[in-house]
Amino acid sequence: MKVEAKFNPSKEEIIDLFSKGLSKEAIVTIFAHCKVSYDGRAKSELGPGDRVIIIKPDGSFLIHQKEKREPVNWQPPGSSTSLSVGEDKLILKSVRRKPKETLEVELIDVYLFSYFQAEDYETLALMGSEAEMADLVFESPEIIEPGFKPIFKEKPIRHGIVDILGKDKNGNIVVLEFKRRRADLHAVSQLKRYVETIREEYENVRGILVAPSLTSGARRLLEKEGLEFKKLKPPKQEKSRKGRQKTLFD
Amino acid sequence: MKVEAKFNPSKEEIIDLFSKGLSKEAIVTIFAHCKVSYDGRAKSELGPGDRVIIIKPDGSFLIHQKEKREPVNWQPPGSSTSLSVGEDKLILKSVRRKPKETLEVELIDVYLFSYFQAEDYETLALMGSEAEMADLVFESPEIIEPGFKPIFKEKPIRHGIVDILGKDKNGNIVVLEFKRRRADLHAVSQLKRYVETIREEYENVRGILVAPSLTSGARRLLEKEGLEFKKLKPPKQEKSRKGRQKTLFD
DNA sequence: TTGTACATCTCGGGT
DNA sequence: ACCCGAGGTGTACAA
Repeated sequence: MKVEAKFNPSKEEIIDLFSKGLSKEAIVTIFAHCKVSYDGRAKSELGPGDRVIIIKPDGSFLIHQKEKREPVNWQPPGSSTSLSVGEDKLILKSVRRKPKETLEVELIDVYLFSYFQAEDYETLALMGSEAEMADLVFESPEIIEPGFKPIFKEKPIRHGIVDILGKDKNGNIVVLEFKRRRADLHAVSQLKRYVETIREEYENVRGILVAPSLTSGARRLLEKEGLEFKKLKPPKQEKSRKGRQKTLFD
Repeated sequence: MKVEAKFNPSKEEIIDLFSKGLSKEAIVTIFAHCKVSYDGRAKSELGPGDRVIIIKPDGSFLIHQKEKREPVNWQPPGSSTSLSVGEDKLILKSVRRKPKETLEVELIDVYLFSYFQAEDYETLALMGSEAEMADLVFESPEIIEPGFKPIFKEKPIRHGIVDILGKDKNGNIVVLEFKRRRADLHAVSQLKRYVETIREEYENVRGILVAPSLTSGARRLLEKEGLEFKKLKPPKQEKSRKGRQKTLFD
């Protein structure tokens, strides 16, 4: 049986199902009325209410309210979950070491307790990332401008990592910063930091922000700083081979 | 009944439970063997495997594999979910308008179909945010240095929004940028952008990065730029009244 | 709607 | 372990 579930389980049944779910490396899902406390990087309290609780075999712990994409409370992979039975209280506790974080869920009323031994060998294939934009330009540099020659990809410099470093047809050094979506002030600051770093050692350095569009503020700052913009949308196609090639000469 | 669930439901039972769950504004949870396709801001494919699918009454749609805190695929609040029955196929479809995004889940095998009419009137009370650091400094400016006077909070300037703008005991303008966790290169670039913007109009402008610590690279860049660092941890305490006060004179 | 920045961001890659 | 930056980021808030 991949799935086991119990409506309105007794305390003993909860303990049994939790222990079985954990040992079988199943995803444990609980519909419950509960209270939640968290303390770690921050601290939070959540009063009583109905929530969906999910505990994954990798230690991930999610508490979902009935709205929003984000869990209201959580614990990341690697955390350790335990169920402690007090006087008349059932408490789910998830602890993470480094940083030390604790999540405590008081189960006031459990409507459904279930576990699911999920078998899954597939990973997501995603198209349209920033890395694919950079790969595209590395293979077809004329997309940026005639005569552009990319030299380094993901090149570490003193204050950061440049997406693509190359030269234009006049021998100027060119710094490219890619954004898969509309570029904002942050993106311009990032490009500016790279350009200023390269200018510490070289002259004639150009900076080009490559993105599908710009926010109004990004355009203002880009122009003030003498940086450039090249419109390019991320390609939604299966990526070709070699993602690891960092220079033309690998 | 808050919860209804069915093991290995028939096609008809799935249609019935889905429709009931939707109309009751319940959280629908499905344990299933499925395939997933997404197209929108990016594009993705996920081959067959066992996953937990959650559909919330606000339109949020989550597909969780057995690992990681993040859903492998999702749709944000406001999306519309429908179940379409094909020849021998059951397809869950979630559509978002603006940006146009489509998520399709082919339900190959359903192990458990459930819904949960969750009642929840509580919202999270969280302590230790960046905003609380700024509130603390606004109320107790001497934390930064003797004689510091905050003037504006969340002040929009030409290229961004400054956390706190104030003056020191010598009449210099001071820009404060807060980070609730270890500050990195990005944080320094942000502060630098604000300081340079203010310097377009004023002289004697100082910039102070206020955070619990700095990355090595952040410290290098901060020193090179002549910016300052003030160590401060976010307070984990109930916030007092007035969070909306933006200047001393409101 | 757009712009701006935070987040207990998470996650992956590199050193 | 730390550093750095992407993300279909999501989320809140203001203009």
